[in-house]
Amino acid sequence: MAEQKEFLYPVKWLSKASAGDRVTYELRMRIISGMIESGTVLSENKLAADFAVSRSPIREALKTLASEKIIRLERMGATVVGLTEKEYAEIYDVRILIETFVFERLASMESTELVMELSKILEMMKIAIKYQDADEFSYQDVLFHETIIRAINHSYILMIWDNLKPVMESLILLSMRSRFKEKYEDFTRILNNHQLYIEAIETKNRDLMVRSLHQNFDDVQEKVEDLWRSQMRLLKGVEQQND
Amino acid sequence: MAEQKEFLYPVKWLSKASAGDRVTYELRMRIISGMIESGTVLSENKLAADFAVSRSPIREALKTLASEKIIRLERMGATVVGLTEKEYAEIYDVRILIETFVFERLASMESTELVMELSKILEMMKIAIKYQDADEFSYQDVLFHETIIRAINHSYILMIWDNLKPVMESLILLSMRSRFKEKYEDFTRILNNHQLYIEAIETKNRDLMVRSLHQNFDDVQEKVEDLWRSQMRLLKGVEQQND
DNA sequence: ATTATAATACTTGTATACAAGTAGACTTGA
DNA sequence: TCAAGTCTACTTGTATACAAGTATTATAAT
Repeated sequence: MAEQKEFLYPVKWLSKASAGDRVTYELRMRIISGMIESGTVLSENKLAADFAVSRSPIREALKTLASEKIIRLERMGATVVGLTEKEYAEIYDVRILIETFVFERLASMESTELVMELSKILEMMKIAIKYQDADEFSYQDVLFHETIIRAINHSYILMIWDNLKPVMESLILLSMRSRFKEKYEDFTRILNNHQLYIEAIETKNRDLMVRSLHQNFDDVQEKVEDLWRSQMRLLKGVEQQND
Repeated sequence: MAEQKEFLYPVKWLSKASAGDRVTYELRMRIISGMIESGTVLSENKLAADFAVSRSPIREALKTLASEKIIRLERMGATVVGLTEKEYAEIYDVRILIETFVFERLASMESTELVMELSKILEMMKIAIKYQDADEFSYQDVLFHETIIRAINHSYILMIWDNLKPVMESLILLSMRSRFKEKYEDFTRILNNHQLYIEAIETKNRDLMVRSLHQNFDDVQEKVEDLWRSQMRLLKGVEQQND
């Protein structure tokens, strides 16, 4: 019934992915972008038909998305929860929470190697900007934060990140794409924030850490507002996926 | 091959559960109790045979346990990670992290209803002790903390809890069972800690909150050491599940 | 004996089939 | 008109089949 549009999630990132993963990533993007409206009830069979796969990969995807709290698995159908401003704020809370924790740990650790790696990623981000590659920029941005989190080698903090990451990634992707078109000047500021981040880790200056952390997150907050606007735009222009 | 032993997870808690859930809960208990050794490679087919179900519920279970970080899904077989002292400490970290956050939120909220509910649970815990029902006591203990966390109505903090809870529950179950046999006097102290917890929430006294929080967690820490000892005991006495 | 090749016994991911259960529409009887 | 029942079209969870891929072992050639 619903005609298959081009994918929202970068297809080249899914080259080696299973059908289950492909559905997971794409479905998540469609939900977070607002292309699939909040409140929609998803049917396994219908999704299987839409994505031209069997129910097995669909079920896998739904379970994953439910654990990320963007859908709710009910006795009959999966209801799309989506992200309202409340959820944006909550994601922000959790990011602050875990990155603060990570920073505390980093303060008492050798971090030369990490700083090196982060600098490399920052260079990559600059190149991505130069070539106006929003997706690549997003990838490096997410990688930047993941690299910091992984550095403390804490499997249960990583567990939290693993659950938050996909949603974050989708948000950042959508936000960066629209910013590349409309607010290109933002990127100098984003780069500065990340540079500050690195310096904070390098000097183990806790004050700078906290400051750069919040500065970065305030920026994220802005991203989120952007996204919200572009979602609204999308919602008006895009034909519904479900009926 | 491996003969099916009695279940470690309370069977009556699984009365309405699917085969997939049953496998998930039981497998988790066997891993956390040390009955399935760390490093063991689990085979979907073998597990399916052992639990007398098909691969579908087994895959579901393995995915869940992987997201909880107690197994690692690799290209060939799932490797049991289990919980070393490092992981115990990490779980402790995350509990402190989220419960501190929750407490901060609670301080600026109406909490009469919550206090009521917690008091009820505490009464239940007392009854469970009176009738020496370790499983029931564990259930109420977990419920106590979950009730506090749910009170702030924060879906991404709840997401963290959802991921941590099953492991916590297993740990508490195992710990309480051994304590009922060996360290019965502990329970007065546990009850006192919980009472303090409630008072902290009731009076919105942040100092008391922090104190009772840590006191409670220090107790958990002790539980964990207990568990460690009983695991070691188990490991010696119990025939391996895999070969 | 050692290396290359082939056979085997696994593995994962996906499709498909089916049983059991549930919601909503459609009678039917009062 | 409404209550009770029945039918139909869904739903979920599980079993099973199969293709494609990957380790491991066996076999053959040097």
